[in-house]
Amino acid sequence: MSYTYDYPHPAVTADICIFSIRDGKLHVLLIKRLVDPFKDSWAIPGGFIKMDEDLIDGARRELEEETGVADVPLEQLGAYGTPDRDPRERVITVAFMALVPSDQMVLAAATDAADARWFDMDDLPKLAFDHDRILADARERLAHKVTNRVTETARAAFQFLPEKFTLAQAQAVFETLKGEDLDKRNFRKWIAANWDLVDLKEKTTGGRHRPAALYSVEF
Amino acid sequence: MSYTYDYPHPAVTADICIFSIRDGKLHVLLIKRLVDPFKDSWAIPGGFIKMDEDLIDGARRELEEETGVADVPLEQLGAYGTPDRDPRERVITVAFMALVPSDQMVLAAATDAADARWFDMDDLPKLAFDHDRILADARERLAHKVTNRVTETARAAFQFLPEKFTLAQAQAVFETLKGEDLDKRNFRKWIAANWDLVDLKEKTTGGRHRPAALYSVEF
DNA sequence: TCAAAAGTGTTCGTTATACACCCATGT
DNA sequence: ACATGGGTGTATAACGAACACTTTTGA
Repeated sequence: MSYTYDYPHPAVTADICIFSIRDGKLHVLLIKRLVDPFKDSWAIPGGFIKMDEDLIDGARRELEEETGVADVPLEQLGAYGTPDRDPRERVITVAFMALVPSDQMVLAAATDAADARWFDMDDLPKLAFDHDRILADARERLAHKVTNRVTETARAAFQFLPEKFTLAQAQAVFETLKGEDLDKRNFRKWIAANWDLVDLKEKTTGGRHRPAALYSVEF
Repeated sequence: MSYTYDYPHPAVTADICIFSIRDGKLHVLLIKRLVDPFKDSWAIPGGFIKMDEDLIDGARRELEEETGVADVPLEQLGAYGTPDRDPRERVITVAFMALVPSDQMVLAAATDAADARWFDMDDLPKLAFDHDRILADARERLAHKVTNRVTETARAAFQFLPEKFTLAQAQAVFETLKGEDLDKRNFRKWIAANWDLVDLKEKTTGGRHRPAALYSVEF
């Protein structure tokens, strides 16, 4: 089967930057490419948009096919279309991003990719195509969104915390997402002012030091 | 000549929202479509990306071909790709926007469009495709960009002012761009704090009322 | 003298940022 | 006792928003 047009058409892909916190550090989900070009290179997951699906649906589908990750709230980052960004043919990609918890997430043994793994953002491999640029843009956007307003993205930050958490744990999560250290007192004022924290009147136990108060959050 | 692929490809277009102020009101540049679908409908200018040009270059080219408008600093708005947004075939569009002065601008008698005209944003015709949505998104973004930071877009606002202008004139421009009235004193504080105004020590003459001080701006 | 636009300061609330010491616990 | 992380308050600066009266000119 082949498809013929009167004018040349570019291919259109969706690429997805999936961020998570693992081991206290910001990670991104990458796949190992199964085919050329950049076969065996690492890349952000993505693939060709089908003709009857919306961009965001294509992104979701590709993400699930390549990594097993489903049900994530994607946000569009923008379109990238430098003419030679793909050596095969003209490929324009629409980039999306999301922030998801990764702990109980099962990375599919990759039907459409040779491998799928979480990478520390501070220890990235060389990436295929212009995915380093896309990822850098996504990283920047993430840092802005996490604290600047109480958005979906910011809410996702709490998914990295257990049901009952200490304020120090919460601060560590936000520091990781923003990529910078925060002042303890200012952070506590901020989180109390912007989120509905419930003081559980419980303390941590088993720590080596002073027990910390436990909180939960309501949205 | 025809082009054949192993799997279906969407077409990719660039569409451009060009804003200007005319007669004190926010206008947008629209073209009358020459061909079906939506032949004779008004639409935001745009067209198919060529295979060897970057998205933004394609946007610039289409804009010039359809309206004669050149040399505008475009900013990407995002990609729109609902499957049935174009009845012919699958078309994904990347939207751009810009704010430009329109007074001495010559609208080409449209090589690629039946007509090109400025429309008052408060008196728009029915638009082709999903251009009403794209335009609404662009309008919203414009309002935010104009005052929130001292960006390229904000700087463009001064192009709607003569070399020597009064603060009332400047306020009118920013009110038009934001789409809301501003407080006179607050506006004067803001413009003085954020822009390098030069007090020309001149006054308007010939007005029916109290003369106003004239300023120029330096960037 | 009147109509019309020009011009001018202060207050308040919110937000971001900087900064230092005592407390409770386990070892 | 000490090491370690938990916990707390104040001061300042910047910003945005609200708000009313006097001045200057032409008609």
